[in-house]
Amino acid sequence: MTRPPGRPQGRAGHEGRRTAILRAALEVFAERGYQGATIAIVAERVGLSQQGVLHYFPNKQDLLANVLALRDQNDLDVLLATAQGSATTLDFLADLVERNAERPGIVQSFTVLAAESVTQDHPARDYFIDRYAQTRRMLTTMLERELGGDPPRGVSHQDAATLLIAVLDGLQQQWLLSPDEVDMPALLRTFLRLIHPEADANPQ
Amino acid sequence: MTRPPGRPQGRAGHEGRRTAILRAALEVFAERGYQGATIAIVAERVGLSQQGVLHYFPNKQDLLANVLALRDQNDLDVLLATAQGSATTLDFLADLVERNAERPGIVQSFTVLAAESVTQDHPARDYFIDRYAQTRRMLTTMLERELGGDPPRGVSHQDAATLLIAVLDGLQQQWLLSPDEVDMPALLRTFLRLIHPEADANPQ
DNA sequence: GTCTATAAAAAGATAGAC
DNA sequence: GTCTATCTTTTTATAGAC
Repeated sequence: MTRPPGRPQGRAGHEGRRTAILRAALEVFAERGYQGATIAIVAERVGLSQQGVLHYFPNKQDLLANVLALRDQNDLDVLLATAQGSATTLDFLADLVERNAERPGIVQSFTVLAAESVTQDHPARDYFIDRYAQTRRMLTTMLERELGGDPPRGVSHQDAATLLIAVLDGLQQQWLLSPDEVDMPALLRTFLRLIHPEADANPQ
Repeated sequence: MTRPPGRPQGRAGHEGRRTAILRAALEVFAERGYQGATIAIVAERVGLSQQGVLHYFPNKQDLLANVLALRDQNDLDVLLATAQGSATTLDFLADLVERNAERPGIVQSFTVLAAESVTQDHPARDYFIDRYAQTRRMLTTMLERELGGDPPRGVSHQDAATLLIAVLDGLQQQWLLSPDEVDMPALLRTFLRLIHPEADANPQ
């Protein structure tokens, strides 16, 4: 029962708790948005009182900020794992959406928080502005490297990147409301064929 | 001061007030979302007390329902007015986005409420499910009539419609956060060229 | 039709015991 | 580290005066 020197049990327990709280918070934000979420509901999910949660995160905004940071961390992991098995950038995107179609909670948290962030004084506004700008830059670079000098169908790489993100977001919105009517992965592949017909992303 | 029989002054005033309240409510929902909006803020905008508003709409949900109904009414007006001057369906869409780029408030109300509607028990959930389904059907029909039997670039008319709506929504999200970086009308035209290269929507 | 007063509930946050 | 108790504010909604 004595704590090993290099990694004190208290710390590990502390960090574990924090992560558990953040995971629960992401879930609750997905279900109810940031405004609709309450600290008490998050607390209940992890078996704590409201004040138990406030011990780890001083207030609701701080909780959201840390949820978004964790999301970035997870996204990076998923991105790298997915990129491993994908031959091309377009394949990678198709795989990513395939994966997302199995994680409605994650998708919903993103969709709801991103849209909410455009409202007045929303605490995640700057986060999403930066995140979209960064994603546009990253995808632009990936498309440039992949598709070489000539833009696909006369569409600049940057415009293709912006449109790609728009399609991803927009399909998620429709899919969340009508999962049976909107085949998100198939529709993304259709769009990918539009911007680059030759290198078809192989379905499954 | 006696009321004319056919159209009592009280009625007219009553309806005018209602409309003024609904317009203010749409504004507030755009700025803060449904959850973040309060009846008191809406009341302030129209120079009434909170209870003044509740005299016209019994509760917050009813207010939202009527805002959405008004939106449908306005949309129909704008749609018809825009369709007048547009030669083709794709032209019409380009014009519509051009118009929307001048009305950030309207766009924001739609984006925020639509995303919020995917959350648990949201009062506008069914409205948006129906609305998206209806819009998909309408656009599909328009594309079929317009582009004839052969689907554009091998993409079915229905898939093209779904993707079109996705692009519209997704571009709005990015444009609302970074209006200077995202040229929404130009990007929509680029997408329209992708699905139908021959009939280019003329810029401006 | 509009207001004041007020009830009733919800939610964020602090203080302090254990 | 976690809880109970409590404060404070906000917000929806009702009751009733004018």
